[in-house]
Amino acid sequence: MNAQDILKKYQLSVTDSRLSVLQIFMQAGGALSHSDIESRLKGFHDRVTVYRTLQTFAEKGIIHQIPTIDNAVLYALCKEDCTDGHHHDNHVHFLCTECEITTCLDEVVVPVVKLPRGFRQNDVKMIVTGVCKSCK
Amino acid sequence: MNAQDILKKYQLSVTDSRLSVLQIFMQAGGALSHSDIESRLKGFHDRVTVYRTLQTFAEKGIIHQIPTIDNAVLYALCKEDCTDGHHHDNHVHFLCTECEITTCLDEVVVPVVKLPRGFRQNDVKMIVTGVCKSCK
DNA sequence: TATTATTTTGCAACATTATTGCAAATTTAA
DNA sequence: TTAAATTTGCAATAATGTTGCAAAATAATA
Repeated sequence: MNAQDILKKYQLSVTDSRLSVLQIFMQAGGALSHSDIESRLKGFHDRVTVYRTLQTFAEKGIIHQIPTIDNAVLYALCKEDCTDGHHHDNHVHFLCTECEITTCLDEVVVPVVKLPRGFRQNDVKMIVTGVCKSCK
Repeated sequence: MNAQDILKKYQLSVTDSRLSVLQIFMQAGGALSHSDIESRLKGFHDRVTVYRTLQTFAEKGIIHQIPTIDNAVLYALCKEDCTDGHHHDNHVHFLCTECEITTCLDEVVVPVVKLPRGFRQNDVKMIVTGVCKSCK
């Protein structure tokens, strides 16, 4: 599915900046931060537009946020079966300390944990740090 | 162990601001962000001092950082057996969507995951979102 | 205890990151 | 093609984080 179709599927206006951001995600292997995207746009679009685009994409379920230990907010493309507000991104995220690239390990499912009495569980995120395949 | 003893144990000068920050952590049940601490200090110490104090504590292993989905950097007290650079914080973190408090579930150990071939694993973080005991 | 050496603090300045309102431009609907 | 709705970019502002440096506080020494 190309960028334009994805936008239409999620009922979003097809605009230059949205197409660019989406294509950047599709080309990038791993997860991207706001500044990653901004630098790849090479000043073509305003910072504010990027912020708003990312927010819109996240709301629609086109991208999902990845938790990080520092304060970088990372985003990555969701799989096709994500819908508004209901993401299926229960995969493990891997942060390589060598190349510093964060990737979604789609094939590794987050294991189930048993919480103490009284806790109701909603969503689980898991981030593994280490050295990736390409850097080992 | 009181705040002063902890500082001494980690060979840190005992200062006003360090004692205050440490006591704030000891009183707080959950994890705290920089701004949480700043507001609890009620302007008694400079912003910069808080940043440096948190950094020092993290380096020494008095506190550890918690990954978050937004860009808030959260810190929480480590258990007593943490040493410089070698933390034993392999427990699950719980973020309550009601009270927005993040707590360390010390009794819940992060489960082991099997990574694809070629990945070397170092450290695993796990954040569970849901409703906590007090808010249910 | 008094003095010196070391460390820490607070201020100022600055850099980065994020948010909001609003008019102009673009996209979609008619 | 035109009108309505949405999106964009600019400006202004807020929040967050960093660095250098002199003054103050703490620790080490005599």
